[in-house]
Amino acid sequence: MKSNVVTRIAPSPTGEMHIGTVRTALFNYIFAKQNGGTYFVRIEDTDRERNKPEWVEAIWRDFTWCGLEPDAKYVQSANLERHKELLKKLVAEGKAYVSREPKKDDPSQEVEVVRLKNPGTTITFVDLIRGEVTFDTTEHGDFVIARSLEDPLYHFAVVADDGDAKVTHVLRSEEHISNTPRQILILEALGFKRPVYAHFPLILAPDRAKLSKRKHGASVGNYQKQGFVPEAILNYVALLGWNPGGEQEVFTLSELTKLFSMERVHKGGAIFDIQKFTWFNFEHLKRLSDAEYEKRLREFSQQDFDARLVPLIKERAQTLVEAAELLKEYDFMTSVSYDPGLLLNKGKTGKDDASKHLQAVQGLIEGVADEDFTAVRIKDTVMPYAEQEGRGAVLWPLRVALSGKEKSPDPFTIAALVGKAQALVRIAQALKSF
RNA sequence: GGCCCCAUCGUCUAACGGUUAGGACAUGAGCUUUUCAAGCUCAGAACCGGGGUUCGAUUCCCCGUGGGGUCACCA
Repeated sequence: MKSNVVTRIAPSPTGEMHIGTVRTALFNYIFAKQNGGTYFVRIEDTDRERNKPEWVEAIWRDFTWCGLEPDAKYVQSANLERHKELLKKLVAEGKAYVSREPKKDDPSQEVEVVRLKNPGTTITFVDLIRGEVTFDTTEHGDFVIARSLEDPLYHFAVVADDGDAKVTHVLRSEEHISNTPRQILILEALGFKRPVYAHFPLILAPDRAKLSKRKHGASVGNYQKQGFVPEAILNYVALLGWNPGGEQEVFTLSELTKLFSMERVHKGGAIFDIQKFTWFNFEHLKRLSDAEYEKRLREFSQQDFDARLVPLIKERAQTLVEAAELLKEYDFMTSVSYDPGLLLNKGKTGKDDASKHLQAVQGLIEGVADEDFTAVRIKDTVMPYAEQEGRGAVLWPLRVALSGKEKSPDPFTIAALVGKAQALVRIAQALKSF
């Protein structure tokens, strides 16, 4: 059953989607879902000079990528005719007037602007997060609501659109709290029903200033490039200014949708911590199935790889960028080449010892049945010998023989991965290089 | 500057008058398949200040201080 709850997120297309926009969108999405209502996206493109059409497409894409697909979406400029109609109505009713005055940034020119007749009242509105908030609106005077009868400004367009769309809950970030009384003034002149407001605390940069796309790279696209997954973005931003109270921190979107409550939203701003964000990313990456992980890594890295590498990479890469780097590093699936010095742990292990241990291990591995050639089995077979002779002395040359690398997963895992025959080939090859 | 909002470890936060102020990230130490990670164990780390209210304040009230937002013919 559909309720009458309608929420919306209204980003402006002045660049890539801000990470704060994602959080606001998420809360709007969740709030609508919890109340059986609808949530839509409206792109605020009324400033024709600053907005670029290519960003509009990018924003739609980001919403989809994040998993916050709206019930409806449109651009504000599509409603221009309706805005003009409403503007004229206001003037006709004497609630606004056209004024000829010198242009602000160029006083030599005279322009026509539309001003709202401000009754100069004190406005008190209910904010779901802060309670009652009161402003004296006299300081705004008869403020400008349109550049001309043909060209409405932001506050007017927002109110007109929200009114027409029957938005019941305006959930947005705190920077708009001071704008709210002006919008209420316009709304009352227009005769629309007042929505309920809620202003979320800001997401801050480490220097406590508003987190910015330009200065801090805080855009969805940027984090996507850095190898973050949408699950982690949603989870992390949700916890910036809100938390469900328990000690669990890793949540899926559907869990967040179940748990979210406006009462638990904070009032103070929260600093965006890339390290904790990265940890969330790691947690969500680990929770992906191997198949899903493989799919995403292929898409992200644009390179082919052996799918058997997935479990190894999954347990160490915190981002897809790191995963792609490991992919390049883990090239031991098909063949290896040795640096004899590395085989001897750069001289720390004696040649005779290394050779002796490798031969011993060779024999042990030969003894493991083909059908039993698992990492656990190999480990059980080799470890007693390694314990006896010294783990490092035995395991280091073995690992290098199998991987060809200074850094790699443990030797048993690699042996199991490449198979018995190949493992033995590599050990023999290493033996010959002494 | 006016107006508005806010204030617990470095960071995100729990606590809704009585707790050794809890958790997570990060940091440090140790253990582990002498590598790289992961994992595990442990450690250090906070109630902005001052007044009230109260038997008792991190918690409620006031003031101060600090931080932030906003004051466009941008959104």
